[in-house]
Amino acid sequence: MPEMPDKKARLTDAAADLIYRKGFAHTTLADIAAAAKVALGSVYYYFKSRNDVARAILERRQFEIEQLFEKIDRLQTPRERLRALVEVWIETRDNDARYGCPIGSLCHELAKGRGPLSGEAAEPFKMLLGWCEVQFRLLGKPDQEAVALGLHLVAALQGISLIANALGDPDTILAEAAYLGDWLRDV
Amino acid sequence: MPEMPDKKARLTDAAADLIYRKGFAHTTLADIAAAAKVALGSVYYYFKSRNDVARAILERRQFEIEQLFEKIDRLQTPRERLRALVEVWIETRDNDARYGCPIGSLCHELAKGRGPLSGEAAEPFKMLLGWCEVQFRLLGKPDQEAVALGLHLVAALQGISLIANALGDPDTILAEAAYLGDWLRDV
DNA sequence: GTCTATAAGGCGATAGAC
DNA sequence: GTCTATCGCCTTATAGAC
Repeated sequence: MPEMPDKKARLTDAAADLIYRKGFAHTTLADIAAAAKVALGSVYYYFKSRNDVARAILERRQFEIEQLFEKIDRLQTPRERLRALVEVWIETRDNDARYGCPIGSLCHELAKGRGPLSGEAAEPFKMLLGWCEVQFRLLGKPDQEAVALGLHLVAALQGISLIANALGDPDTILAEAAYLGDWLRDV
Repeated sequence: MPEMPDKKARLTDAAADLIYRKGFAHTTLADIAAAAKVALGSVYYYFKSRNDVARAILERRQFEIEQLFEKIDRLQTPRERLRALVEVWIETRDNDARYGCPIGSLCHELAKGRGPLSGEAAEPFKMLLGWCEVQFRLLGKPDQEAVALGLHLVAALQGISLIANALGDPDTILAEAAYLGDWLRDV
């Protein structure tokens, strides 16, 4: 992450955590300021507006995805890399069941209704889809099929996070991850 | 739907439509009252509170799902019935891309953060999952696998609605539906 | 039953002292 | 840069006339 004043970092940390757990709509600037131990008025020294806070978190999610890819891309084969992506969902299944997918829930909330942030909100999904597409192409799939397979994988991961969250049951993620693991073996 | 005073029906119609398009968080009681051409104060004659409106819409979605199953269940084979479910997503893809899945987006918003409505919010998903499970069992799948297959199908449909909405692109639904169609042929 | 008017509280955003 | 104080608006919910 680019250098950041300590206080801005604290605010962004607090905002990311609160918005993940309570949703953007139910997180107030006062909540964020209190959690970061900063006065309410000071928030506006670092952020132009409430939407600007959302933008900062969106950028953070993108950075986290880049970091993940950097790590996973060291694996030898595209199949191993795709498996590693599925394993991330297994590792985070308890949080996903409680609060939803950190990427999907935010994108969903900000894209809805074609608000002012809907453009940026799609970016994390585009990254995920683009990366998966590359892996499937490296597996020898023709262009169009690689897109379809990437779409299917990301949809499955996002959908199972949604279901797990609605049901409050992390085991559904375990079941779907097992399914996707088998699928990746044969695809 | 059970009998309902004309005015309550108008309010529920307006609320369902507005909440679908703008989300629950961004829909006010004044919006709903105006759209239904009812005075703001009158809303409280038919609904105890704002959350009570959400509950009514949740019940309506459940009713719509029941109606859909009633219609689809007339098809001869479980495979045809599962295909018919996927076709619903094809038919509604333009609206899904604009506003998200009417079931998924509402459940997501109400389940998030374990709010007071998270219990009821899971119900539509349970109906979808239960029905799919039955179809796969009728296809001869053992119990545990039938659950996993239902989970996979519903996750794929919910996930692709989410992606289509974030990207604003109904064609992603078309692509995933084609994939699921092939999958249902072979499964 | 249906309306208007308003109470009560919360929130984003700004002003201005230090 | 950081704070406290507050403005102005919006929203849920209620009171009370008709």
